[in-house]
Amino acid sequence: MKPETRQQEIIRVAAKLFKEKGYSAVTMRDLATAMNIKAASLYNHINSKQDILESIIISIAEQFTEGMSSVQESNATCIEKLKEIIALHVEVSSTNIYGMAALNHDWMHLEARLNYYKKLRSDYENDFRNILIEGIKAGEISDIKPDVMMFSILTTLRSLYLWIPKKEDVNLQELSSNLNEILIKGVIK
Amino acid sequence: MKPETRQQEIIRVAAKLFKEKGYSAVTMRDLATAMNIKAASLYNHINSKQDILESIIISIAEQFTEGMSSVQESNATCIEKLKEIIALHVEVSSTNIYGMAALNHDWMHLEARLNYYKKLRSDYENDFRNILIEGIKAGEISDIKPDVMMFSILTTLRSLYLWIPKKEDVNLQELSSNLNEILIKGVIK
DNA sequence: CAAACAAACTAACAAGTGTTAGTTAAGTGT
DNA sequence: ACACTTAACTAACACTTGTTAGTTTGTTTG
Repeated sequence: MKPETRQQEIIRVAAKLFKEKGYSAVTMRDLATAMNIKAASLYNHINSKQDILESIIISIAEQFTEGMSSVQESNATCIEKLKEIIALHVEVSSTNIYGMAALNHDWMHLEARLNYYKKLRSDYENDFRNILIEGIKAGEISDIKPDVMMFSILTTLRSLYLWIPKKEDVNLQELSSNLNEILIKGVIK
Repeated sequence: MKPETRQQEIIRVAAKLFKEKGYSAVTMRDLATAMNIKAASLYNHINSKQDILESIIISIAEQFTEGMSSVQESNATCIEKLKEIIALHVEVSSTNIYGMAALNHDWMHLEARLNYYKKLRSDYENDFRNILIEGIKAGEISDIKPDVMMFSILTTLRSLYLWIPKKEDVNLQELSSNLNEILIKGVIK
């Protein structure tokens, strides 16, 4: 439990501001004010505004990539794999609510690492789709267009950050199992 | 079929730019360039950047409010009402893809009409939730937390704009019925 | 033809943008 | 006592922002 560095603190506060107003609408002076320092002082800790965005988005995207890898390695049924993916999203989203907002809203403002992010995302979606297709072949999953299924499930999961903070009383275990019910039962044959 | 006014044209092009980069990142000079005129010339047709955003978002929000009203007036079953809501979202989203993006991404940049927008949205959500609650009472719908169900369905529907344009071959009738399958079957008891 | 309108233009503004340079002051380890 | 690090500061930069004022030009209408 080593304490947060000043840099990590800035990135965390920036993510919070990005969630409220979006990357473009947050100025370095806004961020500095939130940190109780002057804008120029930020540059002792970070290289640029763009760097902050990269730190936030790329680290989360890589968490999802790693999570998907370990889902694929398991030789569970496709339905089980879907449940693992749901748990992955609940886990990552709940520990990084502000970051998820930045990822969803502001990925298009990435510059140098935009293509890298896009690749991670499309690989993730391909893996997801393949799980569904396998499930259809195996007769586990309804024979509906996999793209529509994936879209429906994935947009719900990607938007969890909008929702998790609202109700303090929702425990994550329960949320996960409710989502399993709602999302999976619509997919099981 | 009266032709589009210059003002409507500007608002339409603005919505497209807002979808790509977000309200804050689109400058009046960007918009002017896209219209092949100079930034100052825009002001012959519109009052302010903020006015453009209002036009886009409020008109869509009111379409949803009206749609929800007519769903409520019908005395169909709750499941039928849900299907009507799905059709409403497919209809509104497909005829106003760029506007839906602005609504989802940039509503927080509304100024004078922010509270009005928020009221429309929360009224809509309350009506939606009440349909689910009635359905649970009537035994039509699974007894899962209505908020989680609503969140899951509504985020999928709100994100349709991300998806509709991608596949030219998806016809809207078919999309609607696929969504009925996926979203409803997860809710029906 | 004259008046009115639509739609563009140039020039300019005050405020705000991300960022750099150079400096200061308070701890920390040797 | 010494140099090093951390973390703040002031001042300034070149550029971009939304917007206004005033003007010009072509088209429509009485």
